[in-house]
Amino acid sequence: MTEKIPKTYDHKSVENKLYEKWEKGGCFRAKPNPGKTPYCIVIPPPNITGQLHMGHALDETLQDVLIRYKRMSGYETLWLPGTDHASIATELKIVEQMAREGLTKLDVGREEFLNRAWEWKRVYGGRIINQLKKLGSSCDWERERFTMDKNCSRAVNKVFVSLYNKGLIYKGNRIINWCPDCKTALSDAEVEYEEQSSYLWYVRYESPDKSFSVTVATTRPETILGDTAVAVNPKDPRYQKIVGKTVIVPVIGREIPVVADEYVETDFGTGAVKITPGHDPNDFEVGLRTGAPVIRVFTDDGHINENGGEYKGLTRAQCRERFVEDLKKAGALVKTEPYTHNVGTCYRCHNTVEPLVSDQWFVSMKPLSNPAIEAVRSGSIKFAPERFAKTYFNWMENVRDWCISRQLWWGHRIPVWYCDDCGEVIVRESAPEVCTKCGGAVRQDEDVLDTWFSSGLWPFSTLGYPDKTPELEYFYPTSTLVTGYDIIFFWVARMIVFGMEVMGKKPFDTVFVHGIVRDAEGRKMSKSLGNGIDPLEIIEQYGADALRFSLITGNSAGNDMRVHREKIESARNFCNKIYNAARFVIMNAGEGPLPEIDGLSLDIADKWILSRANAVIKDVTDNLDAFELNLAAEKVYDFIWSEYCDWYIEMAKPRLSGADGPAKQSVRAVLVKVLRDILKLLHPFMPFITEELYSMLPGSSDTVMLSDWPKRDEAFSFPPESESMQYVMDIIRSVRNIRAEMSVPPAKRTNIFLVAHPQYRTACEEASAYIMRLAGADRVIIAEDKRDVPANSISIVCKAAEAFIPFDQLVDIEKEKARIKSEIERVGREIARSSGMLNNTGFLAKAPQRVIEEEKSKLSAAEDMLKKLEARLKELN
RNA sequence: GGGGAUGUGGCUCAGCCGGUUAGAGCGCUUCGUUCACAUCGAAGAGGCCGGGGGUUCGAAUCCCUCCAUCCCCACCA
Repeated sequence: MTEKIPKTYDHKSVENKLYEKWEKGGCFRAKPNPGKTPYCIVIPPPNITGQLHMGHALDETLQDVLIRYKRMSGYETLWLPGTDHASIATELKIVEQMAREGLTKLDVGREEFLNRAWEWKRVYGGRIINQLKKLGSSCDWERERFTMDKNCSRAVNKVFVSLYNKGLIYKGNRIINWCPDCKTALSDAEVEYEEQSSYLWYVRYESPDKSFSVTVATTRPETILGDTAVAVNPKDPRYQKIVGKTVIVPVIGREIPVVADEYVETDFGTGAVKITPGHDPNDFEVGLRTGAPVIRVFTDDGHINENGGEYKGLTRAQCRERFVEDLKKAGALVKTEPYTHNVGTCYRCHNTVEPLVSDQWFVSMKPLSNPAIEAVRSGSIKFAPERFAKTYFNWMENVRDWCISRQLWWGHRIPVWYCDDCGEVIVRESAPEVCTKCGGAVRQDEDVLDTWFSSGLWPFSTLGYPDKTPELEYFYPTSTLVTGYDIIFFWVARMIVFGMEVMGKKPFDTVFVHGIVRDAEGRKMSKSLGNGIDPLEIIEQYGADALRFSLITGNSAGNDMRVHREKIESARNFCNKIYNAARFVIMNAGEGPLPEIDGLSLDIADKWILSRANAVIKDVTDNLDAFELNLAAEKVYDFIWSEYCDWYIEMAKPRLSGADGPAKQSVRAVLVKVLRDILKLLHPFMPFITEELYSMLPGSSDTVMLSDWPKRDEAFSFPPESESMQYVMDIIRSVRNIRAEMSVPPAKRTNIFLVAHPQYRTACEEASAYIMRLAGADRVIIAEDKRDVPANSISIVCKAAEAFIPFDQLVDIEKEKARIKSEIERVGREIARSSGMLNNTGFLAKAPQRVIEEEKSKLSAAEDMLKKLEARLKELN
């Protein structure tokens, strides 16, 4: 039977088999179980492209590690997946699709448009969920819900109305960021600035009687069309005498006042600024203070409107070009300088946004931010790593009002109705039949809400709010939010704000923040660069476990990470290593049940590996609790490869190939027990391979997913034996080292004489078979005394024993002398270092006792070694 | 202008609220395949832990400073 197990791990067949098994077994389902502690994780949504990308794979992997770990640790787990934060992108996508069919939004109408969008989301949402399953996500996707489902809509309306009634939501003409391509307002957070090189144009404004002029600098000459003032600093001596007078806007001919405002800096440009309240946030503020009126000159799609006179209908760029020409002709252009400055762009379509005055809905953030700040400040909500709390404070303390209305169709419609007859504005949770004041017809606000408004309610809207559901009661506040640092402002901050305001409680305990996935050169992965690595291709080629493992290891939380094939390959190799280790154990486990370990006579190697397993269990658990996923994964990796495989399996072989009996039974039992613990520890990181191997182990339950997380067990902790064994391993390493240095052929077996330190004598005796096997000896003789060792021997001084290999079995005396001399030097340096510390009165007085003891024992060991080495050298001479 | 991060062997990164001889993977050198695994094993080379200063018995780790690189926020027309 067992011989049929192939030598190389085949991830594909295992992955295909397992996801089905888990789903059928109900392993993902959240089962109401009041005895357990709830653990609820809030996760970012499937992305809108319908294609799993690396960043998303990272998100999902981290979440899944936590969920699997918590589930095994006895928590009742729940995911809250599946909103769509990308309403602008979704809308753009649908518009694009329709354009290919020769249709526009207006052709199909709102209802048809939304139907198409839903269909699109259903298809792409389903596609990405299937991709996540391939990655090993254990999310219960049946709970999947989207922003616009019925329940979440109720929550959104309720929150909107409640904030409105408190005066925290208002409508007004404010300057907002407008994307002429998406044709919608954007919040400040949705604007990305990028540096562009352009020019600074210096333009002269003459007074009506030409008695004086003032020159201003501008980066946007086309906005001169909307100028309604020129501002100077009130303290600027150059301009004091013209404040209150008027100047003529060149080319246009409009007469505008010269006003004084503190906003103007005297040492930049000419110290005079043109004021365009309709198209600049700062100018808008100046306008409010000085009474300069708003003139809007752009249409919603970025063309010049009727206020632009003869320029009407031009695009912004065309207008700029023509207007500059006209300024030149009019002799108003003083000079032009090259200039680089930051230009705001739409975070979705990356076109230049236009600041303009528009009638929009806003959330007043200041009053809401205080509880949100306090929740983090007090430690009630924790960021991991902590430093992201600073980023959060920095933003939250300087937060400005949030523009929440979007001129899109895909999204949650604002719950406000207007009566055209009497002008009444009705804000309520459900649609009124007629105007509540005059009984006239009502129409709903055309706009939808910023998707982050509804996403911000996610932790409670998905749990049933506004109803007081048992789920809400049980799971809120949720436990952990996992997300990238790039959406702290968009989403995390808003969830905290709404959680505190609406529920009066934080939305989650911990925000676990990760970095961005980059390519091998450290560049952001992007479609335009073509440097993206496709997770699905990686899964296909190397396996989901390898991908997951390489996303978790090799970097620490919150830092950006690079993925490259070599790294994934090494994770794949690790899979193969575990697979083969398990294959070996299974092939050697024999038939029938294995005995309980308690009743067995364990030898020193068994005790060592059991003790080490105990230590690793504790470390890994601690690391996971502290969100140190990389450390946890790396510790399991090291333990499996460098201890379990490289040493313990090797040490197990003699007993396994020996006769049946207690020794064979106990080594089998220990091999299986430790492997079982290993597979459990590794399961959150590598779900597929661990599940497959776990189910093949004798005595395993059906699924590792629902098995109990290993616990440190004092009954299997043997500190003295474990320590001794490690010193024995040092002897083996040293002997191998000497053999390599002396170029002893591997096939050449030697005798090894050991003169053991009394403390480790028993250990050496017990482990002599291992030394023999692993150090290339045909005999290991434990000698009472040096005198029992053949005179012509090479000597290797270790802590537990001095090992001797007879010369005739080796080579060169001179080489040996040189080696001993260099050893003496090395040990001498160690003694100098150690005794230096111990002669330091400060050290003795202030260092902890434990450290001093350790140092003393190190020193005596080193001195002991030195004596032996010197004696040895003398013998050789 | 404000905030944050990073700098450790050839490469990618761990370690960092002080305490063995600074670790890993990849790469490199030498040797080794009937006996779990060549997607492997054994041995090895390779590091003034960015520079300088300070605190301390003791600093890759804490503080200051400088240099270099990167990110976020704000934004002067």
